[in-house]
Amino acid sequence: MRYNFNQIEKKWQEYWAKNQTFKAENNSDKPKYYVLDMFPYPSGAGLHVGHPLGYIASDIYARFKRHKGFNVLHPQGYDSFGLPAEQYAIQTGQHPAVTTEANINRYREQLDQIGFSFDWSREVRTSEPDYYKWTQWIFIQLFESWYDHNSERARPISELEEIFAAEGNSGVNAACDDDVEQFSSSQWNSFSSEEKQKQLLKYRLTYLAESEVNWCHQLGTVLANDEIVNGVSERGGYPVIRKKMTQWSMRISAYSERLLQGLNTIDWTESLKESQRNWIGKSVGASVRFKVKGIRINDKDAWIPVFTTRPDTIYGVTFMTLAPEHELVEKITTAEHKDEVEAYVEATAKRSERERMADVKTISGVFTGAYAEHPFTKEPVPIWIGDYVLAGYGTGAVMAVPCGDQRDYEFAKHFDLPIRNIFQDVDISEEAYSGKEGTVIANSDFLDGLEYKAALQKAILELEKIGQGKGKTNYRLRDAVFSRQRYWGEPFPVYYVNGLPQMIEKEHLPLRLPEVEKYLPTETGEPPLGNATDWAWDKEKNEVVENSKIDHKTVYPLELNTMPGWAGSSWYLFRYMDPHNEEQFASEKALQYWENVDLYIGGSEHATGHLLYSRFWTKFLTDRGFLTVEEPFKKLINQGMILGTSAFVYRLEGENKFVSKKMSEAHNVQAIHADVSMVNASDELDIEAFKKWRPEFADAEFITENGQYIVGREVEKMSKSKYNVVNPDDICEDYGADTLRMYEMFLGPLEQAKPWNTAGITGVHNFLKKLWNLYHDHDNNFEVSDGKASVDSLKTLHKTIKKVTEDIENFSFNTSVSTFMICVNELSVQKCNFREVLEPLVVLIAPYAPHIAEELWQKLGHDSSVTTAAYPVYEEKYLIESTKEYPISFNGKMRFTLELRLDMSKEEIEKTVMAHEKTQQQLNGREPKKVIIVPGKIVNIVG
RNA sequence: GCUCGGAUGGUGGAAUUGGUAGACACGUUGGACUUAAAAUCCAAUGACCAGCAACGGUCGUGCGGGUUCAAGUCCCGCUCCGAGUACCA
Repeated sequence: MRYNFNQIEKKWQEYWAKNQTFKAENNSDKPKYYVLDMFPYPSGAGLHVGHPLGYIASDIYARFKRHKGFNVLHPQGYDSFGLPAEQYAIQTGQHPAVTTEANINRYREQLDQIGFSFDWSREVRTSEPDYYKWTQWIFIQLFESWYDHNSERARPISELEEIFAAEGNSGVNAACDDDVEQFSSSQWNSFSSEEKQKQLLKYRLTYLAESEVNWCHQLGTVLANDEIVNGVSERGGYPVIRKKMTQWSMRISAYSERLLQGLNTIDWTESLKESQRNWIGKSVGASVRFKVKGIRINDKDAWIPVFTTRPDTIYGVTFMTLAPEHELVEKITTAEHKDEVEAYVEATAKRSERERMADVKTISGVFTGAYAEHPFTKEPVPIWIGDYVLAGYGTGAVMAVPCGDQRDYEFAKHFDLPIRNIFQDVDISEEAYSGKEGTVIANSDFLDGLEYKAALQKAILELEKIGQGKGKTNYRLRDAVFSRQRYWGEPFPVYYVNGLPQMIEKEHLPLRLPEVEKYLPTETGEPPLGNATDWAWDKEKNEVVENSKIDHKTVYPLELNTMPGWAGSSWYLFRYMDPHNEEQFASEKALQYWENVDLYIGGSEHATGHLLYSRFWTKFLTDRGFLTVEEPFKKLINQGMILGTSAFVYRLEGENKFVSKKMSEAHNVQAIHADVSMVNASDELDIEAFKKWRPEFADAEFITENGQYIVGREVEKMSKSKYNVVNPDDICEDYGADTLRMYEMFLGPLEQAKPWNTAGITGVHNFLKKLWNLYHDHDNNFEVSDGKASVDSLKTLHKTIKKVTEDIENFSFNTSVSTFMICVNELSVQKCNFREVLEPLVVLIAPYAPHIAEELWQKLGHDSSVTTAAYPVYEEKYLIESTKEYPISFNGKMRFTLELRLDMSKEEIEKTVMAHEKTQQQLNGREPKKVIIVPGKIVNIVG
């Protein structure tokens, strides 16, 4: 073998590991550059070819930056808490830590094979106590903070206590629960310690609140939407209902405006920013409260608060709709409607939120029998409940204006409720009218004749006068539920005294995850940590002790929930800066040097989850003085998903007989996924392998076409359950990591989703062989000449430098692979073996194919790694052209080309072109109406 | 449903600011080398029409319109596919 990639790659991977080639320094004179991949979850299926796509791209960029003289931080680690390991533990009884460790080792092996330039000395794992110690510490900081809207930042809770003690809470403009009651300083000072704690909990950035969850009674646990299929649990197929539970929440909504504004300061794609903007969902309007007629709760009038973006349409209100789970529903429903309402509420609890949002076709709802009072006309407004109103959305109630909102319109039509037209000269007999600009309000008393904007202002003013509303900005962004009823997550550093949460002090962290017998919820429906026998906190000894010692005097119960997957991943980028620090999550010095991530690469599926939460935590930590940056990720690129090409076999309904693809349409068949490894490139199934694959197929019969069983193909997400996973190991073995790296880039634009297909891999492999041959003679002896390269070769080189540099900067790696191919093809034809050209070429290709580059670099006589070799500089002088092949078009259609000097004037060009024999032939005697000449580009003759 | 993407030969894709559509690869076909095969190299390859050949012609970037001397690219209206949709990570 001339190009012995297996040997070369092994050699250099060992060299890099031994010499710690990619270790980043926290002390350096070089400018810093931080390149990060989104945190991988080490799944049991190992790495498939989709995972490395982004890693290869970021690795190319990291290596490029090293050539450009930067001190590059390019770390890797594992987001190692998570549901799949826990599921596996439930099924097999194996400790999630054991399977996680095994998965990580497998990941590492696979990653090492591909030749990434990670600084492994900085590896972190979220499930390690020395890591989650700091996740717990951040949680405590959030608990010890409140958000001050006057200064727009988080402040220590102790400062809030001082304010309360001095002046009560009336002057405080804080992000807090809706139900805070006003108290004076003297009232505060007279509160018991417990009462004070209860009040403070309403202000803390992490707090306990009732929130809605998907509860599965049979499994005794809360389920992710992901775990629910067609309204029942994926595991077992049990019913799932919406239920309220007390949970830890994160007051991310306090940061809505800053999360929105911050988007303007970062270099992310516009589409991703737009997703976040929509997720945050800022809308400006008014809050309005409607009095419920004849209902008093605790001797006070009952009110329904609503948020509307169109207070100008207040006179169009003809009914109200509450979410079925709205707290008032029970209290206002009249005896007459009780049964109907209860049945509806129960039915709604069975539907998922997503289902309710997606389903706009079925209109349902029931009347409560209660009426609200219109704030101005004082007319009765019937109160309905309907599942199109979501409890967690705004106030969970809407003032329905059927003439102006299509959903309200359809609801009104369906239930025969009145529709009152309040728009001048607008026909609403067919549908609602939601236009704003130019709309004139009518039938609305004091708003009559006013245009939209003026009416809006006037309506808010009048609502304020009667104390039933005010201008308000609303955000769709909801506080994030932070509790999980799981085992395999960070324990909360929390114990309870009289039901009130207390934080464990920093010096006693980490609070380690306890051992449990089984990973399922307890028989009484408590989370898995409820199975632990040693899960109580001794406040005096400051240690975890047996549950039996709980006396509520010095020993207290610990929190049984764990933190969600996004806890550890919201701040990991900072831990990489100083991963072994035992005193701080990272030193000030390291944080100041590395600041934040310069380039972040990962999938767009994180657009509104991880990427919003980590922005939130970063802002919070900065507010509290622990960080100096407002944003975690300066530039972000989304890599597209690599899809799998699934294979299907067709089983005749009710038989163990399979028909080939062609016959499948004529029969009643069931399509079954077959493992893609049993199918060749011509879609032919290896029948013997298939029979052995699963016992149920051992006796299967096959009806073939021309002796072959042909499978059906379909492009789907690459997944273990679809048997379409292709892993990179075989490719590294057969073609080498450099080929894999370049091939994955060659597949297409980084950001685009694309199906995996190894068909073209030989093209890339051949290219590397040709590259190798440039540096070697027929007998594979290294041979590079020190002579003078031809003008053509220098032109080829500099053209390549220019294009490849531009491509890297634009993250257009697929086109740079093509450029390298063209370059090597040209140099091969030119028979160029001059050092002057071949040495810069090695550096140019090193980020893409680092192993072959190192080998050739060494052969060129260098005794250190190519990693920090200076990047070649493009010189324009080699590319100056004096002529251009002009396309000559007639009526926009290119007919022929003509080589012309580039320094010709428009007139000269026209003269030459018109005089040309082919032009006359094309015109065939016609006189052109117009001749368009764009010098250096095109000539178009019209007429 | 809502939000954000995408659609170009047999296949993956290229086309910088509206200026030669299909670069570069794969595949296919033919040829060279070889006893043969593999490997390697050379040539052709969007579809259709015409022709002995040379020179050509028509259509063509998901669909329907529009703007322009010129549209894959810009505008309007659709179709289909993918991602996210708040407890998968």
